[in-house]
Amino acid sequence: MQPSTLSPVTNHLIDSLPRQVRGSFLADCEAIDLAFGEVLAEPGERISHVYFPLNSFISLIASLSDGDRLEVAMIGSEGMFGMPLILGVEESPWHALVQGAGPALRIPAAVFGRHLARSPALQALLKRYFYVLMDQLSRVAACTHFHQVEGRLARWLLMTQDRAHSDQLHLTHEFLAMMLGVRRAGITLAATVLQTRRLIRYHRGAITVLDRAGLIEASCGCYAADRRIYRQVIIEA
Amino acid sequence: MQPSTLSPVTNHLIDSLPRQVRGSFLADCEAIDLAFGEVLAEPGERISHVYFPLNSFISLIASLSDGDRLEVAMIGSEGMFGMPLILGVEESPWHALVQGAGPALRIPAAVFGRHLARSPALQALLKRYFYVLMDQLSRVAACTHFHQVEGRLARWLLMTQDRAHSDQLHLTHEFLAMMLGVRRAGITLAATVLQTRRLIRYHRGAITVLDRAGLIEASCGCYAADRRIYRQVIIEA
DNA sequence: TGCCGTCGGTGCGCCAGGATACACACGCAG
DNA sequence: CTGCGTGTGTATCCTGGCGCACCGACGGCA
Repeated sequence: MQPSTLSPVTNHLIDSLPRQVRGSFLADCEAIDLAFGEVLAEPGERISHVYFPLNSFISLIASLSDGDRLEVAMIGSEGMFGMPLILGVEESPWHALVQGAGPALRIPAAVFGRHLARSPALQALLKRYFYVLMDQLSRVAACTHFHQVEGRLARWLLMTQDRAHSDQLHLTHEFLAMMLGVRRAGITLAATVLQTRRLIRYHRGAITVLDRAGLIEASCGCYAADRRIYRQVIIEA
Repeated sequence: MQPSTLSPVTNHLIDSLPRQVRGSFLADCEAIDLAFGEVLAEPGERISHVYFPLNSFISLIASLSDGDRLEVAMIGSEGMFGMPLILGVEESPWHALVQGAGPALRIPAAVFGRHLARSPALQALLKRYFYVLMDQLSRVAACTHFHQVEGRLARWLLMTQDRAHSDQLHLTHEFLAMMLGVRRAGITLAATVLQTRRLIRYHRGAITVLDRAGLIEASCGCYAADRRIYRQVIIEA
C-alpha cells in the first residue's frame, strides 16, 4: 500500500512487529522467489508454509462445487498468506495462486505456529490483518454482485498496481476475465473504455496505468473502502 | 444444524465447551429474547455484546458505499455473533439484523474478552468457528455471482430452516429479495417454481418447507458445501 | 361489513453480460 | 521471412435479471 512507483523490499506486517519479535521471526524466514502461476495451496490441502510477499503477490481463489472460480482476495506486501493457521486450522479453503512473480519471505507452518504461541504482539497484529481480510471478503461478495465490469476492472487494476509496486502490469484480458469471473470479451470492452479515457494503455498483455487518480474515479467505491479499513485497522492501530 | 423439527434450547458452540469452561462461561451469560428486526450492530459501531442464538438467528449484512446491501452470513444456534472481538477488533463490519425472533444468550464484550483470555479451549473453538465463517464468506461471493436465483433461494430457505429449527418460516418475498440482493419479482418467480414442484408452500409471508430433500436437490451445491465444512471443522474436530 | 395496508402475481421494455464464433495483428521461432 | 501461437477486436443471438408499474387478493381492524 505504498505509492506505486516505490519498490519496497519489505512486508508491511513484518515491518510492523516490535523490533525484538521481528528479529527472531525473520531469523526463521527464508527468502524465496515466487514464480508466476505457482500454486501455493489448493482447497482442502495442508498449508506447508506461511508466505509474506515483498514485491510478489498472491490471489486467493474460491472455487464452487460446480467448478466456477472467483478471486476473492489479493495478497501483497501489505499482507500474508496462511491465515487459517492463526485460527488453528491447517487447511486452506482457497486456491492460492502466484499472480505477480517476485521475492517473498516464507516460514514453515510449524515454526510459524511456535512464534505465534510465543509472541502476543505477532498474534495481535496478524489477527488485525485477519479482520481486514474478513471485511474484504464480505465486500467482495457484494461488489461482485452489484457492480459492473468496468468499475470492478478499474478496482482490480488499482489493487494490482499497489501490490506490484509498479505502473507496468503483465496481464492478458483472458486472465483478467478469470479473476473477475466474466467473459474475455467483457474485459476487452471495459478495457477499451478505460484506454479511450486515457486511464490505462495496454498492448498484448502489458498494461500501463497512466492516470491513477482517474482510475480511482472510474473504479467502484470498494477500492477506497478496502484501503480505508486497512489503514484504520493496521496502520493506525 | 440439528434436524429441523427439534427445538433445542442449546447453542452448539457453548455445548461443545469442556464442562468446566462452560459452567463459568454460562454464569456470565444472560438469557434474552431477540425480536425480529432488532439491529445488534451497525458497520463501524462498537460491539457491545456477544450473542449466542438458541432458536433465534441473525443475518450479517455487508453494505457498500453506494448503499447496496447483501446478506453474507447467517448465524443460528450453530454459531455466534461478535467474531471481530476474537480478532481484537471491537467493531462490526456488518449490519447484524435479527431475522428470526427467539431466545439467545448474550455476554458483554468486555466479559467475553476476559473469558477468551483465560480459556484456551474457548479460544480454540471460536477460532475454528471463525474459519468456517471465513470459508462461507468466500463461498457466498462466488455463489452470489455465479448461481441463479432459484438455486440460491432454495439454499437460503434450507439455511433458514436449519436455524429456525422449524419447517414454518415467516418471510415475505420482499424480505427474501433484500437478502439475496434481487428484485421481489425475481423471488416470486423462483418461489412459484419451488411451490409448483411441491418443495415449499407459502401464503402471505408464511413459508412451509414440504420436501427438504427436494429442496436440497434444487439448491446450488453451496448449501451442502457449507454444511460439510461446518461438520469437518467444528463437529469432527 | 367495508376499508386499507400488506403481500404476491404479472407484464413490459431494457440492458449487462453469457455463449459462440471469426478475424486480424503482433511477435517470436524456425 | 514466413508461419503459427497468442492476444485482442468484434459481431450475433440469447437470457437472466432490473426498473417500473399495476392490480388483485387476503386479512386485520374499525
